[in-house]
Amino acid sequence: MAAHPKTSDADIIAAALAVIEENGVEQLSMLAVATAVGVRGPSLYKRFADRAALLKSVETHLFHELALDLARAASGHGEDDALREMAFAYRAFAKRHKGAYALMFSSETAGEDAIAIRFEAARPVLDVLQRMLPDPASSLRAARALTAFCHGFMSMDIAGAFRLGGDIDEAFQEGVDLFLAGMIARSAGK
Amino acid sequence: MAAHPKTSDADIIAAALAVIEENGVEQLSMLAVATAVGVRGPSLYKRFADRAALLKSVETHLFHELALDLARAASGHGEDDALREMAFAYRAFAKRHKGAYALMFSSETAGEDAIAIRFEAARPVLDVLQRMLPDPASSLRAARALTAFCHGFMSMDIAGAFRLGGDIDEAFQEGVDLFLAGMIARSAGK
DNA sequence: GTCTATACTTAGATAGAC
DNA sequence: GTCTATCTAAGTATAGAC
Repeated sequence: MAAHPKTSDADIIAAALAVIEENGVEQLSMLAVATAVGVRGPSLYKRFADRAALLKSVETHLFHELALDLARAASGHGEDDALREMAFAYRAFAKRHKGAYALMFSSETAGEDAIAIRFEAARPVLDVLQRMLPDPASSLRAARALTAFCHGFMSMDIAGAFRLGGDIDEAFQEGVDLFLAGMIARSAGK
Repeated sequence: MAAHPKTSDADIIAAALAVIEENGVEQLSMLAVATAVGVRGPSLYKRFADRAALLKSVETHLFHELALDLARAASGHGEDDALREMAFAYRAFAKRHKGAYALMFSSETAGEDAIAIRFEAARPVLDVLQRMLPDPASSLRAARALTAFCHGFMSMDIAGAFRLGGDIDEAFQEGVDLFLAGMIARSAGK
């Protein structure tokens, strides 16, 4: 950042996120972001190599935010409650990012750091489950089940796939409770 | 279909599906579909009003196939096993349509018939759960939980989000079992 | 129903001045 | 670092002949 910085990487990422949130990922053009941030199109290429690089930065930003939300939600709670709180925090996060949420699971970005960033977000959940289930393999399986439910539910919720009436918040809560009840029942049975 | 039909609606839908399966939805162009089906680009517009109409037809086709798969998987099994079989059939369906699967939850299509087609696919699951849980509200919640898990798991699987090792098939099975164990535990506890 | 030809739009990306 | 100007490519969709 040498000469006359009219904007910053963080501003651009925030603007890109706002554009995605409003119009969806496929509507994200470099021009739209530039305009939103108060700069001409070509200027963005001094900071981000191309559209893909910008998208990747947005995705990383989102995973960091999620990791923070989850860690915060878990802290200060017992194991069961920590899982519940993280699930609700996840739901809140997805609702806050209706437009951009799909980007996080679109596999548009690969590479080593994509793995690391996902692991950072998954860590708080794994930590709690590893305290509940001593076997690392079974805690990993449980984490995958809970994560899959939360992601799937919010993905469907955002897509408007729940159209048969009923209370959606209650359905989410019930799903989390079913998962927890199943965990308790199965670890007792063994 | 009057003059010299070189192709058919069904052929075009199949070709479009193949293109999506190979390159993703965003890479689906009318030209690519036309070429794949052995026809020039503009000819498609005699059969499908525009790209959106074609995409919608592909989506409808997929939901029909899924509905059939699920109904077939459930038939001839007891309630628990029917749920298990449907979950595995769902997994197989998603694996068979790695590229196009995301389209079904992209909310690109709205409207009355989109609701109906989703309901048709959800019906076999709801049927079984309504036999297990007499209260319609709780069977709807249970269906949403199971569906969310299956969808979320496969969405993550296809996106390559499971990168911490371990057996993915076992993880899926474990998720279904957790769900069933939770259902039994909770209905016994009441 | 299919064709050729083409108009139109949009967006990614670069060159070179300041 | 930002600008103006511009190139390039791709893709949607239509017009009109056969």
